[in-house]
Amino acid sequence: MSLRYALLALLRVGPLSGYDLAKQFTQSVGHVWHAPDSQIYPELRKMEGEGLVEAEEQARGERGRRRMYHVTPTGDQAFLDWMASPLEYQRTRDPAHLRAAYLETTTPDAAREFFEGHIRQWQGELVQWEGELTHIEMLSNPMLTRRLEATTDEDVRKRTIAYKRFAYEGLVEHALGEIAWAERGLALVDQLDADAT
Amino acid sequence: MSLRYALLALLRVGPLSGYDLAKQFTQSVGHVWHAPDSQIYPELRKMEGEGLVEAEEQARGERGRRRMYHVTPTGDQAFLDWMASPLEYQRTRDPAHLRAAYLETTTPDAAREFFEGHIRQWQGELVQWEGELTHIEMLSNPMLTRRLEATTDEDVRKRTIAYKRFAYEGLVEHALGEIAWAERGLALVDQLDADAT
DNA sequence: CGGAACATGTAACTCGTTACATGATTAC
DNA sequence: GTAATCATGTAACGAGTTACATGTTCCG
Repeated sequence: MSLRYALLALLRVGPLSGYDLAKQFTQSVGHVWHAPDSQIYPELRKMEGEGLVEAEEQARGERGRRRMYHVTPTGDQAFLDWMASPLEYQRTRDPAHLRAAYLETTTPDAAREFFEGHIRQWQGELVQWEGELTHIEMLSNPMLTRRLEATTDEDVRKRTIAYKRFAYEGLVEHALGEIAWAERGLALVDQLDADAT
Repeated sequence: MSLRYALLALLRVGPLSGYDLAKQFTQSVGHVWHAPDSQIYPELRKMEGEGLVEAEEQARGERGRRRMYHVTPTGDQAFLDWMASPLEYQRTRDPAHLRAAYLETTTPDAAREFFEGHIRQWQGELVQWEGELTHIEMLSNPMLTRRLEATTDEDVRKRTIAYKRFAYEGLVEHALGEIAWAERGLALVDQLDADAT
């Protein structure tokens, strides 16, 4: 249900084609809310049907076409309403901690591989999120600069940057926490393994 | 896809009816991998169809019946294979951090309510997980005690407890991290609000 | 005899995943 | 001309959510 609001957040800055939107998406909000192109196109059509966005079909060369989407006042209001509404949290569904709770059923080596995989996984996320943080600090993210160009109000610009930085800081801390936990996990496997022999 | 392994983990300890399984589930693995009863019953039927579990239909009074499920050797092996296989991570889809990145689009009060809701949410999780940790320490969790009764090997018992404790410690730390982040968020809102006036 | 707990589901729907399908235009 | 990139999707499936549906047995 959040996908459409992620899309609205990007489109509110200015009109984009489905293609451009999908590209921008993976480079910004996609780090927080993943969605493949094959989900974005149908969702845009659905939002169009509900009057949240409108598409202007443009010719591209002889036979090519593209649909430029822009947010309607209804869509704008829907986004603002969502922002002001209580957030719906998903129920916890955490495969890594589920598995961790049953590691006694496998070999020490498999347990080590699990924790090493966990570290790799979160290192990967960390790189993405730290990269985004750098882009935010340096104002080198394309969506962010478009967003900042759209306003002259210095306060709004400041808050825009502050909240984006803050959001990614939270994600970075989470990744660091997972990595630290998994490293302690490796130590635990070693210790239990040593005790057993 | 993890649901069936969560179910197998519980059933491996000993036979249970769908009803008992669902109850045990919410009190143990359900804290890590949520699933409603209406998902558990069909999944058991599906697993039965795939030969991972078998059901023994028992009479209960005159007309009542219940299906006692137990794990087959195939199911046992499937669980062990899963434990030794690389874990499939889900793509990040984090509504809270998505919203946090766009808080400049709403009022300071709505931003505060968001962070307060975030704190409430994770306080709730924290209570669950700290409760589980206490049950683990005190050996007062019914599934855990059944699990421990099933083995006499002191090493296995020790590791069983150690990994469960470790898994829940990780969850508790995550919850504490989210709460700390949201508290800093409240301070940020105040600061930006003060700067703006 | 009435309510709590036991017991097992179905149906409709939304969201997300994976794989596939197709063609146009631009830059070299 | 050919490869990269632009551009837009569909189809089938699996997982999860919400609401509903139904009946039994045990305990006081």
